[in-house]
Amino acid sequence: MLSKKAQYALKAMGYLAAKFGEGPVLISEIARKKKIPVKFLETILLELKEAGFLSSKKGKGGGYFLETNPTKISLAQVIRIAGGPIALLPCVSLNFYEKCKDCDEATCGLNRAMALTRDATLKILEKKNLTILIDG
Amino acid sequence: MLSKKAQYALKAMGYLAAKFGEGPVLISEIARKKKIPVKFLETILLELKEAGFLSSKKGKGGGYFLETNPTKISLAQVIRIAGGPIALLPCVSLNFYEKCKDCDEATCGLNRAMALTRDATLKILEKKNLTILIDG
DNA sequence: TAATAGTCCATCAATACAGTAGACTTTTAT
DNA sequence: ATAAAAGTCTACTGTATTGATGGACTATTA
Repeated sequence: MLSKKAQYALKAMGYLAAKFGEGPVLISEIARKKKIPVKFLETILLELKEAGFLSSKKGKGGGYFLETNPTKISLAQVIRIAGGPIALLPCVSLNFYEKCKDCDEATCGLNRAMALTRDATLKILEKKNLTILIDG
Repeated sequence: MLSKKAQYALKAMGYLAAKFGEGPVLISEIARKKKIPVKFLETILLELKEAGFLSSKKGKGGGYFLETNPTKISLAQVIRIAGGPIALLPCVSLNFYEKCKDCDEATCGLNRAMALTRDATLKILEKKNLTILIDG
């Protein structure tokens, strides 16, 4: 299951993708339209900005906006920032790898099985970009 | 991420699959070999039994065992019992569906995207059976 | 210089997860 | 019969994560 944080991140990015090229969008507008708690959204957008996926402008007329074309950002990238691992086990995660404490990866059947599903999921999430998130 | 419970369930089922046809296996043996806390494993095996995937025998010489051929049980079935939803969002879950409170599924871009990954994941997890979990 | 809007820090409540304890029941071997 | 073995059942507990909030601070613009 995706965390709320990851869901909100994806929804917010979808909203900004729909408004790509139209200048800064208020946090409060995104929050209202996508039904996301404002303060929670603040922290999420900030993280996405620090990760380089968003830009922001302070002061009047400010807000958040995409600088990159939405087709260039994959769902996998957003999920990794906001929601952590995509793989079903740490020992098969590419970006959040952790060694299994109690089993040998070379012989572990579970490891092999989960590596397969990771590949299948990533194939989708890395191919699909933000434009698929635009409502309608 | 899979919960520990789901991981343990899969590992235990893999162990029992390897011993298919050899009669009852002690909880304590599974726990020792697969490094699973005994009492935790008890509850997991009980749930799997209640779901119809395992049988047990009490008393001396008792234990847990598969009655069904391990090729007949998919990873998806085990995960659903022990770990809940496989889909990344409740609103695209087949077995644990919950309606989104704040968005319309017909127009929600996120819903569409997650339905795609659900299909990709299920295609793997429903095809692979317990034999893939046998170590070696 | 006042209003606007993002930034940052600290904290909190609820929930779920992981694991533990112990009494009880069934079965088998002697 | 009876003792030992082994699964069943109920209840509880600590901890970490998640989701969310409040408030002070800084930058920008009109």
